[in-house]
Amino acid sequence: MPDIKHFDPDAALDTVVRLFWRQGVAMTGIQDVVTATGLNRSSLYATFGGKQELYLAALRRYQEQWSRPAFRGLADDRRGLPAVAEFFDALIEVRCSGEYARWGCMVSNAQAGAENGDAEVRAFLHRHHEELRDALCAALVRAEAQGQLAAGTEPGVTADLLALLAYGVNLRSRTGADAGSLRATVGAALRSLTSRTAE
Amino acid sequence: MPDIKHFDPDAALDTVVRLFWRQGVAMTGIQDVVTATGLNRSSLYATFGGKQELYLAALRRYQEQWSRPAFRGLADDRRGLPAVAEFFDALIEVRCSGEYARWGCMVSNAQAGAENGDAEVRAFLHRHHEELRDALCAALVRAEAQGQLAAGTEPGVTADLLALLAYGVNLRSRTGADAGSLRATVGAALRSLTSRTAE
DNA sequence: GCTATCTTGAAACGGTCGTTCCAAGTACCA
DNA sequence: TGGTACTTGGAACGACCGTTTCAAGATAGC
Repeated sequence: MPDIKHFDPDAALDTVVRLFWRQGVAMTGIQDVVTATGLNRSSLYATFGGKQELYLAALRRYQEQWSRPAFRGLADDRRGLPAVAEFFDALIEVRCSGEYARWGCMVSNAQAGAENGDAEVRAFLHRHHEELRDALCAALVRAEAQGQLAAGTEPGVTADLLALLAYGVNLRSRTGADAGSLRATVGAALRSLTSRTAE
Repeated sequence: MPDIKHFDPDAALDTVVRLFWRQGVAMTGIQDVVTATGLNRSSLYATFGGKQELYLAALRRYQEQWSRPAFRGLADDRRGLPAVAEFFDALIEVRCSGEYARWGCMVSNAQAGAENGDAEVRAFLHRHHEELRDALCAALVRAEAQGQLAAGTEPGVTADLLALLAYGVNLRSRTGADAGSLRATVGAALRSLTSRTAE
């Protein structure tokens, strides 16, 4: 017998993701959320709970919508190093041009912010890092099997290295690093992993 | 004929650096500053100006006290790659243990936060990045001259690469990455730059 | 169409934000 | 020692924070 929602929670959450992504959680007030989504405080709190829960929901949505597809594409690609190169190309493209240019990565931003004080946020960040690392590792294992890696290049530790590199790209892109420079840097990194005989 | 300050502005600024470094500017209120430094609002505003100016002063102080010495040590070291390795070792040490463990880097944190909206902050971040890059480049040029680098490894682009890596270390350390894992990752990166014949 | 149950709008909550103001205090110079 | 330029303590400012509350509105089953 109840009334039903007069709005689409998913669309609202997408709007919230953009807010937190661009401005960070500390600089985004509930009033900003109310204004951007068009719905009022009652509906907000009834649907998502308080600000911290809303932020966590936004983080998870960001992961589902942005990280996970990229990770899956990387892990499922059978080409080895070219898959890694394509992953970074797409990353730099999103970070430096289009609607989300200079927004950085919402997850990387969360790592630097004080929002990582929350235990649930920290757990999320830990899981997210592992997923990135695992996807990179899967691609690197394939690269190794195809003889694309220089001798002594272990997929595991190299995946960690490339993950750190991705974080660096995310950070620098938010400050306005240009795509060309980032591409050159990532290209040099991948080349340094390459087996010379395979070139 | 005036009265003189009843406190040490330098010591107060050091305390403020710690606050902004650990909690970020958005999560740190003026009340926190007042409590931590022990001085009152009047003295604060008379000495440093408003919050944004205080934050900028803290950023510059952090750079002078932490970044610059490390950069100078790196750029002045004549050993080449060992200097780079030592730079990263010291970085990881500070980031993962002691008083500042899990605080990350105040400058890297600023890159991710919304505080980079301010034009002066952005200019500061740009300069800081160039100083890091230049110091790394100087060490890499020496490494190249001594035949420590693999063929085709350009000091310039490699400096960019290692700078991104340092940002990654800063970010991950704030979330609680352990020193051993970071050291292994950085070690692998440096090994991938090494000329095989020099080993 | 009545009622039960949820949603919605809007006002209001206490608290904290960054900042300002002013009276009282204090050290230097004449 | 008096005057003066500055510092200091502390109250107060309006604005905004995240959150709660509640009456009015809306829907589905009876």
